[in-house]
Amino acid sequence: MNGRRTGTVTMHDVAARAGVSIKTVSNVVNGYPYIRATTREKVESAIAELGYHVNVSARNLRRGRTGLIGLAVPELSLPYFAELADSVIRAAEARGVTVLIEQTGSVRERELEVLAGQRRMFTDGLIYSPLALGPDDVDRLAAVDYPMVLLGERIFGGPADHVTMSNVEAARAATQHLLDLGRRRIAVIGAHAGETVGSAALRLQGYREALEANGVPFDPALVGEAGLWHRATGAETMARLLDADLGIDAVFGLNDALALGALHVLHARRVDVPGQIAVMGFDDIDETAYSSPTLSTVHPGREQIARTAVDLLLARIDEPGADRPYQQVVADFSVVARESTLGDQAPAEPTPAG
Amino acid sequence: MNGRRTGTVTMHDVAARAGVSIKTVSNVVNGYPYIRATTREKVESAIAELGYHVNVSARNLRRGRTGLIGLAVPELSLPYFAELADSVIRAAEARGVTVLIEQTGSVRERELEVLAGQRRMFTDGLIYSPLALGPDDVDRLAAVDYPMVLLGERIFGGPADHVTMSNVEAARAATQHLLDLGRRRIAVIGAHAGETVGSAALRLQGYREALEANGVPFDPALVGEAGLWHRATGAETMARLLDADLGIDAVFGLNDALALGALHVLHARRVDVPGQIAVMGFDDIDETAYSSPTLSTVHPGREQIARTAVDLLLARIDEPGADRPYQQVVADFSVVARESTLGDQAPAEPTPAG
DNA sequence: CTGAAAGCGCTTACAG
DNA sequence: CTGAAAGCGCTTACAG
Repeated sequence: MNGRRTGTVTMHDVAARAGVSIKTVSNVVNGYPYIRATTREKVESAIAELGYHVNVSARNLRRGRTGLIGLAVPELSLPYFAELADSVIRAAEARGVTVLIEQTGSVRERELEVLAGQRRMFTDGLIYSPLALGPDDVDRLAAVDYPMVLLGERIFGGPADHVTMSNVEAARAATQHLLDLGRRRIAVIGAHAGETVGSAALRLQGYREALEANGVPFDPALVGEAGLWHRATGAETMARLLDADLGIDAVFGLNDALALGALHVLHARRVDVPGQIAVMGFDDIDETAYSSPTLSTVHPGREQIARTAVDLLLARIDEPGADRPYQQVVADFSVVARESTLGDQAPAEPTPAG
Repeated sequence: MNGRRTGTVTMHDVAARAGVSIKTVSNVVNGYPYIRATTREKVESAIAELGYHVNVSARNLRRGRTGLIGLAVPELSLPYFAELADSVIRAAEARGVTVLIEQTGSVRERELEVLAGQRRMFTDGLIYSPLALGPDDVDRLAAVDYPMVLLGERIFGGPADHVTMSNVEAARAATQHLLDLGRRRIAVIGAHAGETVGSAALRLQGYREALEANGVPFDPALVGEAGLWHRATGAETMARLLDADLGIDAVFGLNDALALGALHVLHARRVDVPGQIAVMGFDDIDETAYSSPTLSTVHPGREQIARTAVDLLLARIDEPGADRPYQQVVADFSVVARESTLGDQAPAEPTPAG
């Protein structure tokens, strides 16, 4: 490719210049170890003099590889996915592969298109974060015959490697953090009624487990539904809960956007955070360290998820035929306590770079 | 590529099955018009029966194209760039090309690497948004011999197509909006002392032009420096300005993150927005429609920028040799007035999807 | 440690 | 409207 632009310097030109065969040039370019030092130098000088670059299309054609992996996410406009993409790109870079991002908009039809789409012909495999698919779509996933790693927990036991957050445990720990501060009337924002798979159901389960372990009764009135996990819905739900006058002393937003929306409403109503109501989020997006007050949240191991997903995918790509069992990896998490739960006792944040 | 996975169905197989030559298969696959309907049908059935997919690497090798374009941005973690990437991906999709994102972290060295990097061998061209490069780097850009479109205004008159926001005029309009509301002590957050290129300098210029046009004296004390355009720096600068007791009745954040940081400080100090101080941002990132109060800002024509950049780049790619003059396109903008300047009179936001 | 040669799967003048 | 054939630039057994 791109030969027109660079003047079509090929391995043959380099070989001629260096006085060797193209095989030797190929060996040098690909770091094959057993080459006489003088030969290597000759080749490297020729490469430098001619400004040679390997032609990636030709290499790919020969190797049956592209060196590209796909990443399908709902939207880059959602901070969590923008940051996840950031992490995946970095992890892939460290392993010498490049990432192609596809946006599905959380639309089921588009999420399915990704599986059949032509774009997968560009890539050796796919890291796939569906939000609209459900257990019913397992068959479609089973029909996929190329390397794939699933992110998230919508389709468990599916025929693919799987990397997920520790949703139940992390939510339990987040709730425990609030309980440890003496809070007993802990509202939840972001529940999805009737859902059994997915982050909402799992995080709510963790919340309930923590209450139970501490002998705090579960009050359904404290559970705020919110379909979309955006700031706006977080704000609406928070307002609704406050209006209901439930004696709330803490709020657990099932993601950071919801918690940030709640925070804004609390600010607007002059409710002291955390004095009157402590607030907890989930995801640890960058913004949480900069909000006022800074938001306590769960760090879900985003970098680890990204790294693990890339590694699993590359392993599949490297052994296309292998009958390796499908792996399920759960990332480590940690509770990040900031001002929205600890108040002035919160540890000072590191100054942002610069 | 990927032949192992799909069972290596090639054009030859399709041709044999359909009883035609591979040239004919190629013609059908590529939509060449003059093919007898019956022939086309035979070929299409054969393709369907065999599950044939064109091998992209082979096609690219032959065509000297990859169908991929690069997009180099500072970081996807910064909402403006995440949303820009979103728009570029959509615009490229509409034109049948795929986007490869590179992150430079605003580090000059990495921004230069993008120009020489091996990754450009994957792509037919580059949409490039440098933040750390300056006029001194024009020579490096001139040496680039592949299709490129620059975003932003760090390097004017450089040897490349250029798409930019209407920084001066848009900042003037934003300031005028505040002046029209009767504000006279308008602080600025995000100035870069000594800078002559770049968004900070241009937006500050627009601010000054608006003041002058309205006979309002320019007061350097109202200009708040903020190197990084993040929430945190916006908050710090806002606090500093308030502490100086300057009689401020409005704040113009040179981007939304700065304005949002300022908003948080104003909230915390119980300053009524916009009653006491009106706040204006720049960029119209999604978050501004959801903050409380919602943030008035400048819509900089992000979709238009994305579309124009993709179009200019594809035009260059299509005519590698053409001596077409370098184009400079300035996007349309609009002032989006929301609660942070209009208060309760702000038009209701459309309900977020869902 | 290196060479000569086949072939990856396409597209495209060149004929007809 | 279609076919036979060259060749895009590489990698890799196969020899030596």
